[in-house]
Amino acid sequence: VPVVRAGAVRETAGRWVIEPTPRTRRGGAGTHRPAPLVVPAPGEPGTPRPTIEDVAALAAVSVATVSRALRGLPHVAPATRERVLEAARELDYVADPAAARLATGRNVAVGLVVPMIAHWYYARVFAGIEGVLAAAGYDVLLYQTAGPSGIDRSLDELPFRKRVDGLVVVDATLDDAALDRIVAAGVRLVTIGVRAPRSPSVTVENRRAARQAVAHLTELGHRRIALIAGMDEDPFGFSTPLERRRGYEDALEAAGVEPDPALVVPGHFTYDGGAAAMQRLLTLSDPPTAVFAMSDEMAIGAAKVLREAGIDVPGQVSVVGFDDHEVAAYIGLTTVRQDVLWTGERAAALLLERLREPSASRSERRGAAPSAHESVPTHLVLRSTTAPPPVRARDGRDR
Amino acid sequence: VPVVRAGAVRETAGRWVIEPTPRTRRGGAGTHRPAPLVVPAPGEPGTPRPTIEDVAALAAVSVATVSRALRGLPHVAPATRERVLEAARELDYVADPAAARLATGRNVAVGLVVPMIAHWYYARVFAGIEGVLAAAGYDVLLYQTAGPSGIDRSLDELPFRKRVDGLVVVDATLDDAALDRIVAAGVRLVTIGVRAPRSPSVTVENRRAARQAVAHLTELGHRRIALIAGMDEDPFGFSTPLERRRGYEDALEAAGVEPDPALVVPGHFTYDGGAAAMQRLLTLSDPPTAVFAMSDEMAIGAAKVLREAGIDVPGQVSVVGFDDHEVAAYIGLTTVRQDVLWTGERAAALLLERLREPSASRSERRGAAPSAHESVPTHLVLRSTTAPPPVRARDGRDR
DNA sequence: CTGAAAGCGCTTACAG
DNA sequence: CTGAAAGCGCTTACAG
Repeated sequence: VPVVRAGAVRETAGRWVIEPTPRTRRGGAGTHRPAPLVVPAPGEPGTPRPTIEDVAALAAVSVATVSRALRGLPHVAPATRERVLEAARELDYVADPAAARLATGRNVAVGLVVPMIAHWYYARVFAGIEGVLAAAGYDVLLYQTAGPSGIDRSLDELPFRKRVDGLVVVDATLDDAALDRIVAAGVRLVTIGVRAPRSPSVTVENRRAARQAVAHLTELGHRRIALIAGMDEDPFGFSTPLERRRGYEDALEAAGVEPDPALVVPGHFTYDGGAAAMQRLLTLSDPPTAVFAMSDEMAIGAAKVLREAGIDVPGQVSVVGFDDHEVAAYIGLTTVRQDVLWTGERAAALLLERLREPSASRSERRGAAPSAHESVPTHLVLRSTTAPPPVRARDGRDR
Repeated sequence: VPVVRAGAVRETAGRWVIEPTPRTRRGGAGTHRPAPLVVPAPGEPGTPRPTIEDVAALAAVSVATVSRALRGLPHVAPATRERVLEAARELDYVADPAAARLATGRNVAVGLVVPMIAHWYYARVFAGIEGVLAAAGYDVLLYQTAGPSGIDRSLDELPFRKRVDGLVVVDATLDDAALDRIVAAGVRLVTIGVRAPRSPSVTVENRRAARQAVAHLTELGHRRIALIAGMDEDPFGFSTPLERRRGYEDALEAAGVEPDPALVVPGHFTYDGGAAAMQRLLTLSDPPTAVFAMSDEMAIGAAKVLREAGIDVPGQVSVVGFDDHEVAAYIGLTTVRQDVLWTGERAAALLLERLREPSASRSERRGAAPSAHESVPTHLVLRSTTAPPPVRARDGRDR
């Protein structure tokens, strides 16, 4: 029996069989389980469209003049330009980007690589990037490395080669060889949430932000402060969780609190992961009086578990999140606000700069490339999920 | 003083000035107000990459043979094919899609048009679409019609012409002329949430789902049931809100309840809109005992207002949402679950079918094109925000 | 200011 | 099974 990975497409006798992505069961009712799709493999091109020759003929000029006129280049007589514009308008002409790309080598397109676009954070980053790049005339292609099907694709497998002039890579697994290949191919690179050796990057002030959030808890009197983190370990230099953990440790140290590894649990940046993490924390013989989660989703999941366990928030346990997700305000979650849209916009701006640079041959080969590392500021937003620990917890540890 | 629209890009002396998108104020602390970006206008292409000629030279065959071998076409001797593959591997060769496009007319790319990708629903739809299309070898370009800057772009302004073979348009403003132009250009079209005359579409069972949700409330005994809808009116045939409203009216009628226009208020599918709508409903002399919101975000916003007003949910007012957003489970929201990922996957499958069809000239010009309209099923998920109305409200109307 | 022509890197009949 | 050559629709020196 052949094993077909969910979400995969396989071709059989000229037809494509597309396995549906399995759905997580959530909530009460059963989940709709879709049947596999069977569709024909793709086919032929569309209807012919007017070309630059048609415009040239109609305007009674050469194609060279049309090209110049349409792109606003100098050395075109105003009357001629007007005639060309008129002809192009009449024919509803638009230049073929593929032909332009072939002639110039420029795609006027950039790629965005994220783990999964359905996630709140990545969707917002994308929105910010697309806004700026679209305004600058660029097309934006999206590549998910962790599709909903759970299949991870590495940067190397992504088919962006020759498709894009630049790439914004968010929180991706980056190895030096892959990066070198990308840069060698002339693709400009900007990263978010990770740092690449010779490319600009944008990150939020993770360490400072986390320190501030946890300091808020120590100032309230908490000593048993849990951290709901990302993965158990991250071998790929996705630095965000590491930095937030350092900030957490900074704050504990500043308050003279000995870190307890049992209080640090993975939450995988999901609602369910946050809930599971909280479950685990509640089984400890000496459970925390406060929890700092590295994302609002995880904090919401944790808060739900606390509520269901009949534990008062913030009376018995305080909760702090990270992001300032829209929902945070609605459930009164104390959290660290970061401007994700702005993160995307900054990355797009850095990429536009990078696209402007001459050829990679000069500065980059010499290793003299300017690599701007930008830090986006954050704010601690105090709401109603944090308060001093219960009295008994403050006296001894026999809560 | 020149007025610069936020989010806009203007060029001055070869540099681009990018105005930051204004941020909505939410929550407690102040909002970070970013300064405008100033970046150089974009520049030159990348480093040369190996071409098909290089591969041909290394494998000692013609470029025609390389082309055939690499694409798995027949009429290539096994030994030759192996040599070509080896050469391509050695050179790390990848064919230039632009050149291929020019020669074949096919882009092997599709566009996705959504109002704003940062929204939960659209991000998920995109994830579903990208998953299937990427597996089928297509690139996916994203176009936002309502960027975060609030500037609306119509389908006509979008630069997808000649860039893509197909288009998935979600909830967009569609006029017939624009559609005809798209189809005439040979771009295959599939819509989600709206229906176009001669193109396949995917929608959820909006009417039935809404009827079911509201029937749940009437069965509990509610008579004063409010509807938090989308816009005040929608001139563009974005049919989802209309159908959900019809389902609402169906349920009222089935229960013998006279509809009250004062109970129908716009919520714009946002948290804040839902909150504002609830505020407004509370000012009514005869406020509702139950609220059906067309999205979970709006329901969450409404629930927040109720909580802050000291009104018990579901003791005094019941709330039902739509979507089954991840957060819904965490706040115990009764809602209508729809499988958004599947919606995207179905649309992608329909588009792949459409891309397979011969030329538009035949079937479509004759108006005989098959236009599959698919309906994705939904489930009512009962949680803890619905209950019978308070006793006094059931007796008379003097709550 | 304008045009003729080469060239970008592929694919595809057409021969052999 | 393989190759020579035309052609896809642009852009860009180079002349004039």
